[in-house]
Amino acid sequence: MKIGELAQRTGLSVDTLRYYERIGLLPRAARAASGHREYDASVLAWIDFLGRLKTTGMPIAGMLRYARLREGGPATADERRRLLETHRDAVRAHVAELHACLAVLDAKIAGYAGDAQVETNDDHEHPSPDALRNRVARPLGG
Amino acid sequence: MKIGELAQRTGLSVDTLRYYERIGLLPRAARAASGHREYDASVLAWIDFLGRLKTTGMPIAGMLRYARLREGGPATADERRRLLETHRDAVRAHVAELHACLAVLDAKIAGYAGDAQVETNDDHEHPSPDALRNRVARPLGG
DNA sequence: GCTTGACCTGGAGCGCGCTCCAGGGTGTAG
DNA sequence: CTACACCCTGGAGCGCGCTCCAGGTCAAGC
Repeated sequence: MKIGELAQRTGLSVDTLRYYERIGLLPRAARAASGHREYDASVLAWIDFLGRLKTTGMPIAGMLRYARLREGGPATADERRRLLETHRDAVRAHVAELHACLAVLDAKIAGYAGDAQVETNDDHEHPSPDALRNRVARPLGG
Repeated sequence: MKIGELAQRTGLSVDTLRYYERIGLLPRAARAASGHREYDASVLAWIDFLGRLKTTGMPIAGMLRYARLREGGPATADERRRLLETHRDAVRAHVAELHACLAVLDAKIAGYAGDAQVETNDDHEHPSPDALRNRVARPLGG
């Protein structure tokens, strides 16, 4: 399949696919005589997996590490597993955080629900500084 | 409290706090005679809430909309509620996606677990194009 | 043969969310 | 009176992850 079709199938743009290849996230594609990239269906599974990593917040540098290991063959299996385990743990932690945030959102929304306007929804609670410091601003480690 | 202390308490940098004020995420802080910002403890709750929105993937533009509504007083309560509900739904959807991704990660890791190297871990499954297109690459709507 | 659209390369540009810097004032401990 | 940590402003710079562009080649239909 050509790059346009691959773009359609994956939802990524043609530019993004070429970019991914340039930086090494995708293996160098085979070329037709014309010079056009010709993709094998197997790349779909790989792009699917990359999408999972991306959705779960792994930065490109992390995916790149995984991609390089993968190209290193079976010898790198252990390191790949460790990488994925670390990432999985980070994702789990993030999901837990999201649940906490959802609870806050639900509470806030509930506060707006009553016919009477509740003062507490104008944000005058005082969270513990520690709790705050432990939560604000910090992405997942790839 | 001064900006340095606020930074410590919130985990945000002094620069970020000033930046947030500049763009309107934080209300203009009161100033001491010296010109130094002087914060009231109530700002902690607001920053805490902003942190929740950020953690849940709301872009700054979205927080800004909420912040402006908040400054618009009780009249904007309805719109604020709707904004939060929309966001909450997006977050829930994202959490669901993360669960699906976690399942994939777990499966992959399990594949590495056996003493024998399993071929399927070299990514040669073929996901349905539709499933792929519906998942790859797309942040939360603020 | 001509048109149209998909493809190629290399490199510049962009939006986001900060982060850093220069150049300067403040405040307090020794 | 000095040293040093902290604060101020305006504006430039940065890392990420694309996205777009110029200038050109290739392929399929009329």
